[in-house]
Amino acid sequence: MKKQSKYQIAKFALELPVYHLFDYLIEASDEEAQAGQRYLLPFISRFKVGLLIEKNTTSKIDPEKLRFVTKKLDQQPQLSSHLQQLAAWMAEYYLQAIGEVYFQCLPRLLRKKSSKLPDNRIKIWQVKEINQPDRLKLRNKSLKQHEVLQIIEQSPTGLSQEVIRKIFPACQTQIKALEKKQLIKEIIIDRFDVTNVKPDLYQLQDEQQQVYQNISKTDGQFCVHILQGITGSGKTEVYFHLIKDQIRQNKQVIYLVPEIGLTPQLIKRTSRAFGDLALISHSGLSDIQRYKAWDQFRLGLKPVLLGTRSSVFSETKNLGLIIIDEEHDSSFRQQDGIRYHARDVAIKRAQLLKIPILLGTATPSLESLNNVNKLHYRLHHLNQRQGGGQTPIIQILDISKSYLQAGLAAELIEQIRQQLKQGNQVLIYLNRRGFAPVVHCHECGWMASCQQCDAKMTLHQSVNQLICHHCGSRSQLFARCPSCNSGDIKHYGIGTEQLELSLSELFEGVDIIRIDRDTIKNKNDFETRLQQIQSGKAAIIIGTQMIAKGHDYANITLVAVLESDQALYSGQYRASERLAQTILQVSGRAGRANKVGKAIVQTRFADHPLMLSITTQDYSDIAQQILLERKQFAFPPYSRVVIFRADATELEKAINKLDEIKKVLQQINSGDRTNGNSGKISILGPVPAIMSKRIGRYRAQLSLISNDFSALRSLLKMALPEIVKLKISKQLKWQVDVDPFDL
DNA sequence: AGCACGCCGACT
DNA sequence: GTCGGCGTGCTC
Repeated sequence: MKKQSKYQIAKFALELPVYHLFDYLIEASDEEAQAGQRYLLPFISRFKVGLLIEKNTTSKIDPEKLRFVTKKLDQQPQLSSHLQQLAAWMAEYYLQAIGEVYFQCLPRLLRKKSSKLPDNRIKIWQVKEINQPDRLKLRNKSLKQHEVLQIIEQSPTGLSQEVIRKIFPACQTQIKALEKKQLIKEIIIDRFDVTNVKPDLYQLQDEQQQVYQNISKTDGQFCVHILQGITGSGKTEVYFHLIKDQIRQNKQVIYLVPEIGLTPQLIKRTSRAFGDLALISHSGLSDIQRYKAWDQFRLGLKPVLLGTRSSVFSETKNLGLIIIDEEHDSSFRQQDGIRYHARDVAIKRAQLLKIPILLGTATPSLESLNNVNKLHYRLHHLNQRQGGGQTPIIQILDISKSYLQAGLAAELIEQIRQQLKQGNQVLIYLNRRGFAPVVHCHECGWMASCQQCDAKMTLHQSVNQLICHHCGSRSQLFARCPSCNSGDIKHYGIGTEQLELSLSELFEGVDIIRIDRDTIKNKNDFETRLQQIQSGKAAIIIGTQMIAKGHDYANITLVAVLESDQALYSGQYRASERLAQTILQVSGRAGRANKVGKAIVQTRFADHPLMLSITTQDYSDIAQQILLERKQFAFPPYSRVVIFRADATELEKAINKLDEIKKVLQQINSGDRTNGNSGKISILGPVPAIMSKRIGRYRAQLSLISNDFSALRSLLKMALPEIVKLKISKQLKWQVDVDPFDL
């Protein structure tokens, strides 16, 4: 029997939603086996790719029952040891299925079992050495070979076959012959050419220079820097100078931006500064293109990688710095599949590699500011606008007693009129698309609500439909009430669609540009609109959160923020942080370049503390105030939260499942008095989630809150294996969410 | 996740 | 009597 031959036991990660590794046998003679290599493994009645995690180990399973690996897929590890460490940390920290976490770190092409991998190494030919007699002999006997040799000789560093082919199309035979004569040799380029790095950068101003120097000081050591710079203060330029320094030292930089931040503008700017030294990982890449970029970065052929969330897992040769722009942005948090926060993963990675990491934003997250308060992170400020522009004035406009026309107070309308008269642009931020958010019957009180969600349907008049913004379901709007047949159907509230219509009547002849998911179907649409705005013609721009970030609009002098009140009393613990961030981000769009800007925030609660403090423009003050509130209520970051979520076709099923989980947790929590855990961890719920019914499924949650994170972790570490063992039906889904975004 | 297995309804 | 529906459970 084959198992009597010499073997060793090895542990493999498989891309499966299970919390353990799988044990297989590999030949003892496979000396080359290394953690990080992929193997093809027999799995039930098929084959799967497995990643070798540990060799020469033992198994709890009877060796007779273990199977031999089928074959090795890689000669070299595909996952470096430090990324293996990072994945192991992630699986444990975020309580996610270990195999899925490991495979998340690999490009899609490497997750599948078949596919030949393109060779990305850059090979160049160099002349070895040649003496005069040989040269004469070559010129006389093989003129073409001599010609090719001369081409190669002209380059100081050597040339790749593709480049030679451009000068001498059919060069392959000559190259072969020259190689045979040992006149030329092929070498593999394993690093970018620093001599060619001449980034086209602007000179830093005093304040930027100071920040840049302070950050540079921590080169080569782990340090988290927060760069709090107001809109237009030139954060990107500071990033670029830091990147340039890394390149000069032959080091690499990962530069992460939020999904919405990876705009053609930023790509152009990065390419202009670093040319083809920068790899850009955008969503349009195919699996093969993505693999190529990944491989080039791993080989160290390019020093800069600009990408979104998932680029945090890029393999590197010599990483020197990680930059995260718009650090507070929620798109760094992956919500589906593996749950993680790219910012926190990046910080962990920087720590493992002992390199600095820079988090830049105008409005740092409260988690980060709390870490500054605790002296874990270093805070740097940029308070001056580049190009002399002034920070916009923020005015709180009390509308509690005002009559609104098209959702705007008379005073706001007047201000818009004035700006338009002066040839300026006005931006109106309204984070609600559609025509009206509420449709109801005046006669019987019927409301248009979604069949599949706990939500009201939004009226979209252009298509004469009611649309649910949560599940996308649509229904026709009838003239008569479906409940009482009355014709007295009314709509309430204002969305961007209605705002556009009303403003076009109010400001006849003025161009109105609406930017929301209904008017922007793709990136191209977005670009066209942005160019339209940048043309500078007087106009009104209406937009949802799509317009809040990272674009330069030179001619906007007035920004109006509508309908921000829901956030003040929403009960969501993060709402005020987000509102403050949004108002400052949006108002930052005003008055760039050489024009003074103003932002007007309409509110019915003008004396709310947040509204009062927002006029001071000082985000730090506002943030410290919100932090104080969080401290009083023991909300994160002053406590840590882990949420178990379940969803099923019936609410009861989801609740029952969470109850079972709760029992396990309680049992372990009360039994574990040795660690003194008992009582330190509150287990709340299970309760139906906010908007419990969504897309036809009912969601519930069970929250664990503690100010002792290590106690929380040890509880979960003990409980999770038991929870996994609980029987579940296929119709029920559950997940764990560590550091959830919303409670 | 995917696939096999198993236990009940409508078909040659 | 069987074909196949999908609900359940396991994978080294």
